[in-house]
Amino acid sequence: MLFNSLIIHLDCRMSQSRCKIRQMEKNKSFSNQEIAKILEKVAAAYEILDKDRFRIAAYERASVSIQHATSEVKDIWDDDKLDDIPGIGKSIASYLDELFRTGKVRHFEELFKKIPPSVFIFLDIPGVGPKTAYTLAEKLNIREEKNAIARLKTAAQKGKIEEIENFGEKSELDILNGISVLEKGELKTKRMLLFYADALADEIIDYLKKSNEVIRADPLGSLRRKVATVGDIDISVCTNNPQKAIEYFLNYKKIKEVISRGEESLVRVVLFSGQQVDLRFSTPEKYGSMLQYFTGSKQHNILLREFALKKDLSLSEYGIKTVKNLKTCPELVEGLKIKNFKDEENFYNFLGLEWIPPELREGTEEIKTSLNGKLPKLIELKEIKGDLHLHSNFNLEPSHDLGQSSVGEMLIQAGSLNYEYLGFSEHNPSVSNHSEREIYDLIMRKKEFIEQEYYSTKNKDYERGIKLPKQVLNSLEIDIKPNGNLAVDEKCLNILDYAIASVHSSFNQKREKMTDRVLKGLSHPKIKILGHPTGRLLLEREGYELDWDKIFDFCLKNNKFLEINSWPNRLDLPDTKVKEAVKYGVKLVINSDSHHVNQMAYLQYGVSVARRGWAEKKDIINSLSFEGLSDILL
DNA sequence: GCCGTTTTCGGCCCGACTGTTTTCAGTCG
Ligand SMILES: Nc1nc2c(ncn2[C@H]2C[C@H](O)[C@@H](COP(=O)(O)OP(=O)(O)OP(=O)(O)O)O2)c(=O)[nH]1
Ligand SMILES: [Mg+2]
Ligand SMILES: [Mg+2]
Ligand SMILES: [Zn+2]
Repeated sequence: MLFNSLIIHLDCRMSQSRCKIRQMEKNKSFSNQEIAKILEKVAAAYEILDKDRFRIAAYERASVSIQHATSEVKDIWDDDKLDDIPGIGKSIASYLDELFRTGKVRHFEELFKKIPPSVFIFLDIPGVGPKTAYTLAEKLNIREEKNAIARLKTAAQKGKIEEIENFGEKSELDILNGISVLEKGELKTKRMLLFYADALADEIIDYLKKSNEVIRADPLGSLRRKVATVGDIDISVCTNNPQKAIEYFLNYKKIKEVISRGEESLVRVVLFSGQQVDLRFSTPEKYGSMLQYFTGSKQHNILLREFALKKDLSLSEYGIKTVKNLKTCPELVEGLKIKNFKDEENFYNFLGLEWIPPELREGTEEIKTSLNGKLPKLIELKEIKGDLHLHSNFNLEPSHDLGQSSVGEMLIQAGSLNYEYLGFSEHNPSVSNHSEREIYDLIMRKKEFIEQEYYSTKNKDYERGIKLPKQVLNSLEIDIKPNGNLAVDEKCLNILDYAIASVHSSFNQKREKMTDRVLKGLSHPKIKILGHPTGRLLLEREGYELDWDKIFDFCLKNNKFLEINSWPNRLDLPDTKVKEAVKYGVKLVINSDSHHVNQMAYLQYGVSVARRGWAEKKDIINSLSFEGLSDILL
């Protein structure tokens, strides 16, 4: 039920904003995704040419690193800080410099001349890597990009592929299947919202737990790290009888196709709904190392394994062993070939590290920080004392969407969440349809309505036993107009306890203009919070550009707070920006932006974003008691 | 090609599975 209400809501939001996408794509020379793609192509080309595997890995790492970069690489280049990006050194930095200055990299162009363009198209087919792609292009003489996939498909249908050396009937079929997956857009690269993936994983885990063979089953990979979007569903299964557990899982009715199946370790399937599911099986005595491995991230694992190697230890999902029979670790040399770990904490401790929360395992500086015993004590959901961004169904006649639940319903829900305070911040009345006087009246009526509702809800007999929040705040989410003006006037602002300002239009303004607009919008003393600060919609559109140094600086000096909006397709401020804000000392507020009581619990996703941004209790203002909060908010 | 509170040279994670192979390369996680 939770699920449906959100999906319906997402749908209606998406249709509203779809027309904006095209406008947003313009005016950038090279996006991070485009640069990442180029580096990926370089890695593939080197692989085909049998170059040094470490150089290939370096390009792959650089590519991933840019995909995850906190800012536009172009801006980082402008600031002369390319070297700060992990995995980017002197050499790649100079190539990127050339790219931004001239629009191309001669060295790469030369390299690509050696590879038929069709190869890079074939790489999109699952199961087809650089070597296979190159062989196909050469042997079938399909070199052009144009119609490459269609021509490959025809060749396969004619049985031309199995004639190639080292190919056969099965690999030909695999390629045809791969093409069909590609055509249907069911690729792993097509990611899903964390919220959606959670629900999917829960269903599978419920099914698994019904088996007597299954002791535990856990969502891992990006799901456990709480990444905003998730590529596939990774689940580990703890069992004493892997064979039986595998058999049991294969009876799950939503499986469309088994891609890979091992004896007792792994099953990989595709569901009818198109998502890939990876299961790893492990026994209780070594389940800890499986949790560690399968949680990732890949880069975290690599760095952790390199860290261990310096101590002559080798890590895997099976445990820890010595590289040589060295005396560095007596425990391992004495008869034991590999040391088992029931839980993860001991696995990290054995390496001399504090246990690292999954949200931090992105291969940045978490290992070093853990080694120094300096890991942050991350904010937790139970520390959240209130929600400051809710849309009730009180009709303020806005031009954006109305909430679906009443003030009373939301108050009761807030009580059951143990909140101390709640802030109602509906969209402002539409400017085009109302006079200033009408806008004022509407806002005034809402203020009175909230107060009445609060007391009447409190007094209702059937609500006895439910503890309502102690404080209800009257707020608004106010549009920042393209010129930076607010959509309500001074008089209205003065009725409010505090207000949120958000950008809901003209997303394609240039960085400087947008920054000025936002700062102007924030400048009124009643405006305390910048709502969904980047305006991104996950899987749909990038956010607008802002000069973050200016924004952070302004917030710090003027007592303004950046929202972490928990709405599942926003998660905005994004985790990487949260990390920067925290470092800067800017305080944040985690809000649900609920339009329905069922959505109030989604605030947990905002908490996950905060945690991924290394935020502690002190960084989050709605972890304060009301007294503390009122000092800075009211 | 990247990287460095014991290194600016000499290291670089480790394993499952598949198909086509008589012993393993390629792809993926
Ligand atoms: N050691 C090691 N572990 C890996 C590697 N690739 C993947 N893993 C581990 C860590 C990953 O988090 C986990 C699951 O792999 P996935 O490809 O599903 O990645 P992840 O779930 O992190 O991201 P995703 O949202 O699926 O794209 O497996 C690798 O190359 N080496
Ligand atoms: Mg995954
Ligand atoms: Mg996976
Ligand atoms: Zn909004």
